[in-house]
Amino acid sequence: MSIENKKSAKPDARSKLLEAALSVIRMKGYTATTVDDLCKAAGVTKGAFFHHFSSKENLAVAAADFWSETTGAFFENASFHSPEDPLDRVLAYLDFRKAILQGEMAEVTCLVGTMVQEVHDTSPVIRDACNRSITGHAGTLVADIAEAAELYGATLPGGAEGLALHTQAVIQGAFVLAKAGNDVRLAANSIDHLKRYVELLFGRT
Amino acid sequence: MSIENKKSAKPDARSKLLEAALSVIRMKGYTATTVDDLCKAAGVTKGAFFHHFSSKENLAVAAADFWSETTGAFFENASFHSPEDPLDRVLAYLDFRKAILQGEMAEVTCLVGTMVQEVHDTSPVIRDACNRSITGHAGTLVADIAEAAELYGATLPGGAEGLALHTQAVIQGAFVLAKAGNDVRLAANSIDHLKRYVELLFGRT
DNA sequence: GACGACGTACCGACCAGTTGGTATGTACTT
DNA sequence: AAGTACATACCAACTGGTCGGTACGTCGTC
Repeated sequence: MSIENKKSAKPDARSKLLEAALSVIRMKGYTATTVDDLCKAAGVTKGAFFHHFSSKENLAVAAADFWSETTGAFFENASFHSPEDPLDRVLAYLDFRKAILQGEMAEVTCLVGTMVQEVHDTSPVIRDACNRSITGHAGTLVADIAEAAELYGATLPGGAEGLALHTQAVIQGAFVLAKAGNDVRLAANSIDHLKRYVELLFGRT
Repeated sequence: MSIENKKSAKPDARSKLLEAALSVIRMKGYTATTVDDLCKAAGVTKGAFFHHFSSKENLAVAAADFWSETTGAFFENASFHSPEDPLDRVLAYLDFRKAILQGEMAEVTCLVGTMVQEVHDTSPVIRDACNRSITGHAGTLVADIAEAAELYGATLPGGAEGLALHTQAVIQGAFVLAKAGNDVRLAANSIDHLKRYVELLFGRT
């Protein structure tokens, strides 16, 4: 305690619940995850849960936002931003997405992609939170794609945004097939094809 | 009734429940769909439900198999098989997938893709049923893709199977983004990119 | 009259959310 | 410096309703 900063760095009930939500919901899905499940995983009581979140739905929205933050920081600090050539950065991003396809399914797949399929017409607030997360992450790719398009003189059908969203669709779809086949590595197939597509689009051999 | 054939053509409780499962589960997801929901949608009682299906999980497996049958027949009778050129058939398939992106979200999206994300590590039997459905549908594309690869002298990274599975991954991912953005037409973006990829792979302008 | 195809009524377990409380800090008053 | 008032963070026990599944009765057909 002694010298404690104003925010964060303290594993309080709220952040423990959010961490728990990421792993438990990714494993069991949103609906199948009970509030008690989350409390047990976080090591807190139900009272603490409803002190910090007004409802289970409210926690899901917070979890999606938390997911955006943590993954945002993760990708921001990753190494694929270093190449000078913007196209190389895009391809390095895809290599990175492929490289992190290791470990348990729940550690690899996407929280918001899983949730939004379940709740897309039962909970608009969760759906919107998931949409913000996906489009937000896609947005981090737009600048590099647009720069590469200009540099290589490539005309993109749906613009840089369209291609950025497509990369996310492919990755989400890769997770669906990986889950169906119960093997994380199955997702690599589609990322390989996506990389090939980008190379062909921009005229790389 | 009078002259009734041995199978089908009679809207009995079992098939009404399967039909109901397709629409209700696609809307609400598997876990959020209750047995009572299905009974109400099918217009039957709970007794009828458990007469035909030993459990909710058992119904989900049957629904996934039923989904394979109905979609299998739907695509088999579709018009995209007519072109002589196998590549044209593949591209016509993609055009067809794009053309049917109309109407309500639940009428457009994929039952097994939705279910498998939810239950992939809570119900192996449902997961396997979903996997059979997806890989089975992908299998119907392999022959055309392989034929096109030979005809156009294209070498496919992961073989014809790999590309066939990739098409399904893209379509599944397109549904995820469409649900997130709450607009069926958002799925068209990725199908456009996928078609472009296939054209580039096989050397079409 | 036996059997398959349902319907009705019900059960125990579980689930989201509530209630009422305790412990600790903090700001304001005197 | 001490006391008062209030807010925050959390806990344990409980509640009303829901869920998957069961028990058993009934109807129609062979």
